[in-house]
Amino acid sequence: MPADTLPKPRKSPVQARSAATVEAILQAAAHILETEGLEGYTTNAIARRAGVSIGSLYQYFPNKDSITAALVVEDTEEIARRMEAVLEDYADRPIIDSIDALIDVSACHQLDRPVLARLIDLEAYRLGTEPRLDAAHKRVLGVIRSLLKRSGIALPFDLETTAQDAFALAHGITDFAGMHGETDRECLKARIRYAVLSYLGVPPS
Amino acid sequence: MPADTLPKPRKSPVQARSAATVEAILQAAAHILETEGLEGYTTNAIARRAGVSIGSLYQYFPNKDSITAALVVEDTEEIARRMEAVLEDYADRPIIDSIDALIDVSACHQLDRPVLARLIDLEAYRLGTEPRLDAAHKRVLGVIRSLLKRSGIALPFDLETTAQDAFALAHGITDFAGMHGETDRECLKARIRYAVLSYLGVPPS
DNA sequence: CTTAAATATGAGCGATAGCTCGCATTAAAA
DNA sequence: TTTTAATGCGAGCTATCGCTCATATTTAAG
Repeated sequence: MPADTLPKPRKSPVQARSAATVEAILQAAAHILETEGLEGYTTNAIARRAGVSIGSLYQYFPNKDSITAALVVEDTEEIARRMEAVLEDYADRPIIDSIDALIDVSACHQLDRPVLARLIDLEAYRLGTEPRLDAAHKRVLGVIRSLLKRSGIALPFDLETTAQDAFALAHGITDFAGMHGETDRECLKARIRYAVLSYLGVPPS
Repeated sequence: MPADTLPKPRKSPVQARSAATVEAILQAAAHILETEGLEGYTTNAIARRAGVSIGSLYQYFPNKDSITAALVVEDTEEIARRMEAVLEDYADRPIIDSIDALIDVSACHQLDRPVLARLIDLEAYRLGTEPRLDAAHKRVLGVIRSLLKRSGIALPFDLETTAQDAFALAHGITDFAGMHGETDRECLKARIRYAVLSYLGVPPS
């Protein structure tokens, strides 16, 4: 009865060069996933792209899924980090500025690499519940909840639901646009802004 | 220089039993995709589940992608059909009723089989431009455009953009909810309704 | 009934995936 | 310098994938 959780890495990098190897592998994995899709996303392809032997790859990742998991966690934690930074940096500025900044973080991340973002979302689901990933997701929604609470806006539903739906609707608009090749970020951000503010009952200025 | 398009089926079913075989294969494919994900989605698994030999499968589908393509097209065309039916059946009733009915069609479809719906979306993108699929997608957005035009509502952006974003934001909310195991359809539809009506500047009643 | 077309079968082929393992190389420790 | 640990390597194993093809069975046509 093997554990259902992801195995731990064989080794943790202790020297500088192995840390670089791990980083190269993750970057290569993202690149392959983005350009070749799930079909071309093979461990051999990742190792080749990273300029590393397949043996080295398996010294730091016990299996293929663990590479994907690392990718997903890194990505999500970066978003969480950036959103939390907005929450802090904009603490004493008008709420509307914070909302704009959050939209900027979210939309830019997703528009930068739309295909990758979508596949990462999918893999995150497939890999199931992983503590670090769950935590990062909670942080993202937590930022939105904090902002909504602080704003004093009269919410259409309970805090949790409103935060979720506001995030999801923005995500939906961005995803559709990104997957259809839209590149005009300012235009898109204006549309998301309009949708979010309408949803929150704040007259878009 | 082989064609970049999907190959045509080897044979078209002419007798009743072969039509049943094709149907069984498509149903099995949907079931495998839904329950096993892309990893378990193999032609042998599909054939086994369909109660059909692997040889029979390849008599009607030239390759694996053609099965997926058929699945995607069937699914999308069904949505388009249902939405067009709403447009027609509700022609002389208040706009708000049509909107509700469209939300019902879209949300129910996606909530019925959330995982399948998501994977079908993904595969639709991977399979690229396919005439029948593009047409079906255009029909879906066309329904929304017609409705918006007929409604006389003052739109926040141009017709095309507004239709797209309204669809995408509803889709985003449903997707998030569906992937997180929400099952209360009425609650969800109310939330989508609120988001869409807010977006359109119609005071939600 | 005979014949031909349509349909069904599944062992197995070639390709490739994930991954191992014995060994070479490099860097740090003694 | 010598020793030991860390890192890197890649041929190749096993499993499984998509798919073919020679053959058997069922149905419709004559």
